[in-house]
Amino acid sequence: MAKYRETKSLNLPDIDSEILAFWEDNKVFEKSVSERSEDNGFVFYEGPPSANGKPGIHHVMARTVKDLFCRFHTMQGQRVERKGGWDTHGLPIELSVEKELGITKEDIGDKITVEEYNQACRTTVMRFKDQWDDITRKMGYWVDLDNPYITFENNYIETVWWLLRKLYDKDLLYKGYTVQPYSPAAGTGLSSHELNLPGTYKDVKDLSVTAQFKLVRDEKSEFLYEGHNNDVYFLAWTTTPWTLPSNCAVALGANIDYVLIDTFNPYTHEAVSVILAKDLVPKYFKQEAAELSLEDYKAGDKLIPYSVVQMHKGSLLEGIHYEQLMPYVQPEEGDAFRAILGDFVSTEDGTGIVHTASVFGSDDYRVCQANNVPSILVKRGKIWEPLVDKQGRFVEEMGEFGGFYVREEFYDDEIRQKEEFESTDLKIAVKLKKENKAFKVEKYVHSYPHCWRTDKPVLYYPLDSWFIRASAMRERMAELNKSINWKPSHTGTGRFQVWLENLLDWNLSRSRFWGIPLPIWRTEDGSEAKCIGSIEQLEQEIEKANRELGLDQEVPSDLHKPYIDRVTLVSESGKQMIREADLIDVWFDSGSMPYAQWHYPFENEEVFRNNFPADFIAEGVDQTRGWFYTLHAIATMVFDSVAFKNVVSNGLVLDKNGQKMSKRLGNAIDPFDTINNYGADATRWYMMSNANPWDNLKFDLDGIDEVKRKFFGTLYNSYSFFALYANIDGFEYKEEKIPLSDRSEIDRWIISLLNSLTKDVEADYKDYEPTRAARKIQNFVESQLSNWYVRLNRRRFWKSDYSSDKIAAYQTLYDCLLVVSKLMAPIAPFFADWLYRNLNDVSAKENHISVHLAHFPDAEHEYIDKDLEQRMDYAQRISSLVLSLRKKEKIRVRQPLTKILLPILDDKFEDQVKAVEDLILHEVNVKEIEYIKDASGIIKKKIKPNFKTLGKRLGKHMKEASSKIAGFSQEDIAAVEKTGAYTIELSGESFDLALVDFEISAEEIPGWQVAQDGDVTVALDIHMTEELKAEGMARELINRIQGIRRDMDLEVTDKIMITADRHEVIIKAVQDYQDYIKTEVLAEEITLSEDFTNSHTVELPGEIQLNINVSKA
RNA sequence: AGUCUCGUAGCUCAGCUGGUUAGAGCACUACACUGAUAAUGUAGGGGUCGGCGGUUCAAGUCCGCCCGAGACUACCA
Repeated sequence: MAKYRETKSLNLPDIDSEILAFWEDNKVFEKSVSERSEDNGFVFYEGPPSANGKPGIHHVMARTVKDLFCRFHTMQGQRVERKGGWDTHGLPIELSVEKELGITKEDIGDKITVEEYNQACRTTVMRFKDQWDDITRKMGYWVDLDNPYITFENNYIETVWWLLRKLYDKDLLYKGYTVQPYSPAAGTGLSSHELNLPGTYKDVKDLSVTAQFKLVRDEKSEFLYEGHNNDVYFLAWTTTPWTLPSNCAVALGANIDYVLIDTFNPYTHEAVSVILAKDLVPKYFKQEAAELSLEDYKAGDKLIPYSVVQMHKGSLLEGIHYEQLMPYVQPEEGDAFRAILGDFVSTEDGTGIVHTASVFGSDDYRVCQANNVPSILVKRGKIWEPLVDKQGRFVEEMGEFGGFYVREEFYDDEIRQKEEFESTDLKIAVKLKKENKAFKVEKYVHSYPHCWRTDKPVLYYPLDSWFIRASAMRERMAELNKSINWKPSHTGTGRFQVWLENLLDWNLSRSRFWGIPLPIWRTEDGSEAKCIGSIEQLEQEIEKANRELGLDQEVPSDLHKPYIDRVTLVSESGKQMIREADLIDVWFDSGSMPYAQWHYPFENEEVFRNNFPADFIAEGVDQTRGWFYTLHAIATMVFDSVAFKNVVSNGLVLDKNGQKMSKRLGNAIDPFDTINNYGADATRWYMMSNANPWDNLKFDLDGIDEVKRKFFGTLYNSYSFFALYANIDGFEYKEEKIPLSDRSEIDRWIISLLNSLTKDVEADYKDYEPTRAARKIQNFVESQLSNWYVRLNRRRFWKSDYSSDKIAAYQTLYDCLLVVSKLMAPIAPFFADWLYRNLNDVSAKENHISVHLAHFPDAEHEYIDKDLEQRMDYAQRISSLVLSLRKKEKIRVRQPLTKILLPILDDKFEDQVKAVEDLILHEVNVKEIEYIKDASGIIKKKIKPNFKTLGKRLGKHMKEASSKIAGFSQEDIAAVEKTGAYTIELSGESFDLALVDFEISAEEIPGWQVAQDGDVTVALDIHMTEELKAEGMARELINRIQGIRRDMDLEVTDKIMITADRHEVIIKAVQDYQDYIKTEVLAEEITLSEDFTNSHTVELPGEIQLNINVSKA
């Protein structure tokens, strides 16, 4: 006979390894995919991790989310392929290689060849792959790592090239200037990542200049000359005076109020009229100076008088021209030196007018582009360059400033320390002062980014980059996003949507070594270009170039640098073309995975069609502008489609105090230790049940322990209990299913709850709400199944005969456990499978070797009986109330009592309680329930207004009504109940109220102590009789004898013989309840005697010592 | 700096479209149970629902401001 497995105790890590081996031996994962039909797919995309870093506990979190929905949909009968992937490019890899080799970027090409460097990257990329494989396996994350996509492989790169070519053909790829952080000292652009390294932002003391930009007097500006005879100037503030020669516009806020002020220049003392934001006037002028007369001013006066002449909105000043401040270099063509409007302008500091140098600020650049303001550039051969060269020096066109470093930090320390040293900023300030162009010059401390490698300040500098014209697809992206289901929704509707609506072009270029090369070749003058979209095309182009240029090249076997750089192509007009030196942003790599993972369109056309777009993806919120965006952008631009339909963005995993985990703080949790100690399931369950995945999780190992004890412990106990008795009785579920109608109330109740649970949990999983699902399952197991169903039904399982009632109990509990195993399987795959297999191996009712191959249960709606659920709720609450009354009266539960008094206010309540009466009586050890009908007149009632119905109708009269109703007498209440109507007078108005407008409950039964819980009120009859006392004593005896049995280590089925003292307190109990006691403790005989050798002494209530002897029969 | 999220018992979290003694689990205390026992039950203490103001007959729930935490974005004249 098959036996349900019984184990000594719950050991989750052991279950992990057992189930893991089982899955591997039986290829359960593979089967879970292959057994599902290809026409019914659920598409999941794996966001590739980089195996260059070690897996952390947050990866367990992210992957639990991914895994559970894939498992759920598998159980729903869908085919869920999970192709794994590895992200292999990018700066972190370069940095780790450099660290390892002890080199810097400058050494590349010098101490080490690009070839060697890239080889080192390639080998280091998978450094922690073993650890990743290990955590993947141990945490139970099912993903296909046998055929992963790898972003550095040629096939992958080819698809990326194909995508780029598509963009190129749609005119979405262009080369242009962008202003980026640039380190002249290191000679390289910096990524935002590099700029966010710790310590890069430092406080520096810079010279700030408020410059006077002299207006051009024409019809546009004429109104500003009314009421005074001065020249008019815009005042604009800068902390980087060296950018002033490159000024090409000033920016104003459309809704900011600007004033025109008559005053004097503090350095030249000339009379001037200046424009600045009204809010910032106090920063430049002293209040008391406003009183002074302008006429009385003498050069050198401390207080400079001023007078506000006009006030205008910024929008009115738009388009007004001014004279170039430092006319060294003029723009080639276009409309420069005018006031434009910018949304970034504030009145926080400065003048509310922003000096704009298009080439040295990204906001500046953007606003100038938008307003068609030309930049100040010089021509070098055929190339335009800014007034500062790549070393950080002014160009020679800058006259007396030519050759000067724009930031003093770029000079050698020796030079800087000399006394006569003057910074370039200072020299500029002095010049402006002399020319009546500076209104204020002062030192200013602010935080400024520095290059993390050289420690020198960064410049914002225009660099030639390739861009994706994402802004052109802005609206379409925003529109498509609306069809995506985001979890949580605010990430999608808020953060992501807003970001899309303000989308800028995507800077694709990276001047690095290890990444996908941009497949664009251009002629030297940039007039002709070719974008390569496939290896085949490259081959043809190479052949053509070989032919026309007389070369002997081949397609490189590796598409990376430096090999690809050696390829020269030929243009249509026969000119030589070389590859644009840049690599592409690694984010483009990962955003290409829906296509590149299948090497589409070069292979797997059909597979791709079936796997695009994804039904579901999940990553951390930090990917919103990362992977989520690049997937969305590429899909929109190339396929006019979303890339994913549902997305879960999970939050951070913090330590238990809410601190970020870091190696430095030593508070990082090791995922391997955690899983080894607590098991994967407890860890996964804890993560899913404790907080929504999108909320940050304060990770506390004690929490996992609690989950283990409370949830898994309880479930394990329930199973063990089942297994213990089912094995004794040989229950193998071979009998016909006992129809529900033949089962007891409590069986039907738990089955009803089970089906309600199934329905809810399925909906939660479908809705990507794992936390709700987990909490519901947990509540069912802990509060309903274990604490109520199993506890109340224990007797049915150990009663000796194998009756149909007993079989019903087994079937019921079995079904509950089996369904729970399925419901929990997505989150806790190991324990669920262990439980499922333990059950199914014996019953063989289902034809699956694993729960993960089984079908997610369908809720049987006809088994759901809400009335039944409600009456069991009554039973639980009434029992609880009775127990609390016993407690108050200090009467132990073993002491039987005669009756419970239960006020009945409506017939349905009575019927409901009657149906569960036996359960209650048994649970609280009372003989009967006396239903006290309303008519008896002994129930005292309480009445309250129904705020919900009345509030809307009565409005402000509600308070008055409330106090009036509270003052109702018992007669008033009775009248309301009888007639079902009441007319109430409130401040002279009268309202007709109906029965639904009141809430009536039983408050007390005079003469009895009552307990109340919401609408249920209970009283307990505690009168004692000799009969009851004897019965109570019988139970005490049974209890003590059971204890002795346990002490003697008897088997549950062993029979015994009992001898006890002929003590007066037990005589009646033993006489009257002899049979009862015998049955309960499996005694063949009970003898009372004065003379025997006792084996035990027990204590009975009343501090009575009783000698007793128990022996095996 | 901006945007978003969050702030409920010592801790982790519920609290539906506003409706009148604010809930659960853990922890703590006491008691009970003891054929699920390294389990279980019952009871109890503990909260100005971050602060202030507003809307409303009624606000933990809606609105505004402030404080605090976090994330993202930006780095600014």
